[in-house]
Amino acid sequence: MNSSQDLPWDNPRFRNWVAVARACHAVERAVAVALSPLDLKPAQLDVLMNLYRHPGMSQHELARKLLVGRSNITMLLPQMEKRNLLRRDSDEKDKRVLRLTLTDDGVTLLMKALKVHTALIEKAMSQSTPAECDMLGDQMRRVAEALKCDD
Amino acid sequence: MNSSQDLPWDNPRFRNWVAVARACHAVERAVAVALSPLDLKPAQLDVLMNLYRHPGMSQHELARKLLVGRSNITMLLPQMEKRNLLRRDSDEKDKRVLRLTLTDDGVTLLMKALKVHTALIEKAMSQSTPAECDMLGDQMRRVAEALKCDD
DNA sequence: AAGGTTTAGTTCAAACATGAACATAATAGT
DNA sequence: ACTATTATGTTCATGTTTGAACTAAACCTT
Repeated sequence: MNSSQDLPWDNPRFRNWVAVARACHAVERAVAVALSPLDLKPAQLDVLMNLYRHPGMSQHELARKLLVGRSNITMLLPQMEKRNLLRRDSDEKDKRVLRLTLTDDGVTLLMKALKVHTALIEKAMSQSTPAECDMLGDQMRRVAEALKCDD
Repeated sequence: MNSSQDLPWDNPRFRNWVAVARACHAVERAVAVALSPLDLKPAQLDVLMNLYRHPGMSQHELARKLLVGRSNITMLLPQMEKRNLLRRDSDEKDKRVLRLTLTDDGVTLLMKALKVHTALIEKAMSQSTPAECDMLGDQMRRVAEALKCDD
């Protein structure tokens, strides 16, 4: 079944996926470096971005959006709250949930971070035409679907 | 410069890159789950794959290939050596370096893991035509280049 | 040959992510 | 109304990753 002529390295899909994984890793690295002058970790930027777009989220909703465990959020938010980047207000109707919103400082920092981050993505993707870029996005969304649904 | 109409979410390159990152994350997750019955972590599979293709590598070369720190390798290999997956023989000509080679057990486990891993990649990429898939790989290699060279 | 410099690998402490067990609040079933 | 179940968030123990300091070997440079 997996004879010596049938190794994954000769498989186009495999080879091309390796390129995806490598590029992704490289970008993540570069983002982390570019963000460090702002004293912001990639995970924290993800939090800011999601809260900007969805103010009033609960921690649980945020965790699911970010594809991380709830405990991760619990560890992450208090530092950001202390830096006055966001507020955690307990919900009146359901005293279990904490409603998350960005402060003005949080929005300001987010905007600075987005400039850096976007510039990096622009540089990384500058070699592709808009059409190629859209095809790329479509393919990747299909990949995510293919793994999410059936399992 | 970053007016409210100019947010990254309206930027095609940005939106499409988010899809890449998400898909990558999803695949990594799925690989980790699929590999767990073999008691193998993704990082360990990367080691096996690289040593299979480049027998006799040093730890430093391996670390650079995997884009991780040298200390990471130091922490990783002794367990794998104890499981008899690989050997670390000190080089005769340069007593600083350890030459790494897979054992037969290592090759056997690698083959099993590759079957699992390849099946997953096949599933993830099954929605793309070979031509799309090759374009994808080309774009991603260009991305990696764009970030590697200038900085 | 003696000195400093570079390189390979290790050690260690700190940061980070993860999952299980827990506490508390809400909800459903009877 | 009362119990059982579910859901949110926290705590804690574990494993991973990382970078800086360190040792030892090899390489220059004169």
